[in-house]
Amino acid sequence: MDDEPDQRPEGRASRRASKTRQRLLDAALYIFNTKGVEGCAIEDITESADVGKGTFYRHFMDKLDILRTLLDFAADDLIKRMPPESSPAISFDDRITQLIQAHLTFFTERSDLFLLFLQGQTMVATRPASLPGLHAPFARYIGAIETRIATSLPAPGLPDQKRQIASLLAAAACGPITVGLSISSSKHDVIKNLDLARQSLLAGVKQLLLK
Amino acid sequence: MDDEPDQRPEGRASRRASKTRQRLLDAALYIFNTKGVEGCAIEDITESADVGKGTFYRHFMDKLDILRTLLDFAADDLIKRMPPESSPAISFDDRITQLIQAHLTFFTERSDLFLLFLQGQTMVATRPASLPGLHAPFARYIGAIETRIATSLPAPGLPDQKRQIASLLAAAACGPITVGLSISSSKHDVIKNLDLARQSLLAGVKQLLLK
DNA sequence: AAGTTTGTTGACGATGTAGTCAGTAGCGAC
DNA sequence: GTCGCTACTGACTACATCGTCAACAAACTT
Repeated sequence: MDDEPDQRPEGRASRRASKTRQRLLDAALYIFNTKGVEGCAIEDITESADVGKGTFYRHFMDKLDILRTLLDFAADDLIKRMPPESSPAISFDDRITQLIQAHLTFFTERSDLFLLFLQGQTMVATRPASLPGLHAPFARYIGAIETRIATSLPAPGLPDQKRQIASLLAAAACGPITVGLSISSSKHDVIKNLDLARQSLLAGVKQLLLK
Repeated sequence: MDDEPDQRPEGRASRRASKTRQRLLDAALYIFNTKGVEGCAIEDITESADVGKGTFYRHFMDKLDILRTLLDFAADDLIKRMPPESSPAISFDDRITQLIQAHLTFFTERSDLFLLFLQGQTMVATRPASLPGLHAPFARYIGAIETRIATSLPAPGLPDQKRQIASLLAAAACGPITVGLSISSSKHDVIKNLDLARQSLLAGVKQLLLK
C-alpha cells in the first residue's frame, strides 16, 4: 500500500498514527493472503506489523473492519486503473479491451490486492449472511464497469443489459485468474488466458447485441 | 449427499458407522457454507450432526481431511454430470454446450456442493501453500473437461491448447456464478448470465482456433 | 516545564477450540 | 449369557484468541 502522505494531518503525532495504521493494513493484507482471512489471528497481524495488540483496536473495530477497509482500497485501485468515467466515446471493442487491460495490470502490479479481492468476492458470494457490509466494494466495482461501457454501447440496450454485460466482463476478467491459479498455472499462462477471455467476451457480447 | 448404501458393508454396526460418517459430511457441508471453512469449529460440525466430538476424529483426521473429502465428492458429482468420456464425437458447439449445461444443473441441483467447490477453488488459488493436497480435485476437474473436448476439437491443436480451452471453459462456467452471487443477483439472473457466457465462449474459442 | 491530549503497550480475564482418552453402548459370534 | 470388538461419548488438558485496560510514552499547548 502506498498512499500519498494524506492531506496535512496536523502534526507529528497524527502522522505517526497514520503510519501505524498503514503498517497494520500492509500486514493484514500480507497475512490474509498467507493464512486466509478467517484462519488468522489479530495477533498475527500486530506481530507482523510489529505493534502492540491494543494498537489494532485503536485503529479498527475488529477483523471484519480491516478487511472491509482493504477491500475498499482494492476496489478503488482497480477502478482507478479503468479509463476515466468521462473518457471519450471509443469503439466498444476498444472499451472492453481497456477494461480487461485494467484488470491485467492490477493483477501484475498488485496481485496481493487482487488476490484478496478475489477471496472477498468468493466469501461474499458463498455466504453473504455472515459478512455484513462486505458486498459494497463489489457492487461499486460492477457499477464502475457499468458506467464505463455505457458510453460505448453499440445500441442503447435494455435497462438491465448494461448490468449483465458488466457482470460478464467481470467474470471474464476474474474467472480465468481464479481458475488458472487453482490449477497452479504460471502467472504467464494466466495472463495469456485472460487475453483469450477478452477475445471470447468481445465475440460473445457482440452476438448478444445483435439480437 | 445421497450415496447408495455402499457395497455390502457387512452388518448393522458398520452400516451405522457409514451413516454417522455421512451425517458428519452433510453437517460439514452445511456449516462450511454457512460460517466458512476456517470460521467453523469441529464442534460446530459434530453439534449439527448430533454426534459426540470424539466421533469426528474416528472418521476424519482433521478439518482439512473432511474438506478434501467433500471437494472430491463435489468434483465427482460435477464430472458425473458431464457427457461420458467415451461419448460419440459431436460438434464442438454441442460439446461446449453440454459441458456448460453440466455446470448449470450442478448449480441448480447441488448449489451447496458447487458453492463449496468455488470456495475451495479460491482458497487453493490464493494460498496453495497452506492447503496441502487440496488442489487435486480441481486438477481432476480440469482434466475431465480436457478429455471431453478432445474428441470434438475442430483441429488437433497444440499440446497445451486443450488445457487452455478447458481452463477457459471452466472460467466461463465458474466466473459468472461467483461474480453474479457477489453482487447478490438472483439465482435466475446468474443462470441467464451463464448462458451468455456459453455463447461468448463459443464465439471466442472459434476465433482462437481459426488462427 | 508543567499539564493535557493522543497514541501505544502488553499483561490479563474470559472464552473458545483442538485433540485425547478412559469409559459406555451396541453389535456379532459362540 | 458372555465375551470380544467396534462405534460412540463428552469431560478434560493444553493451548490459542479475543478484547480490555491501567500504565506508559510521545507530542502538543500554555
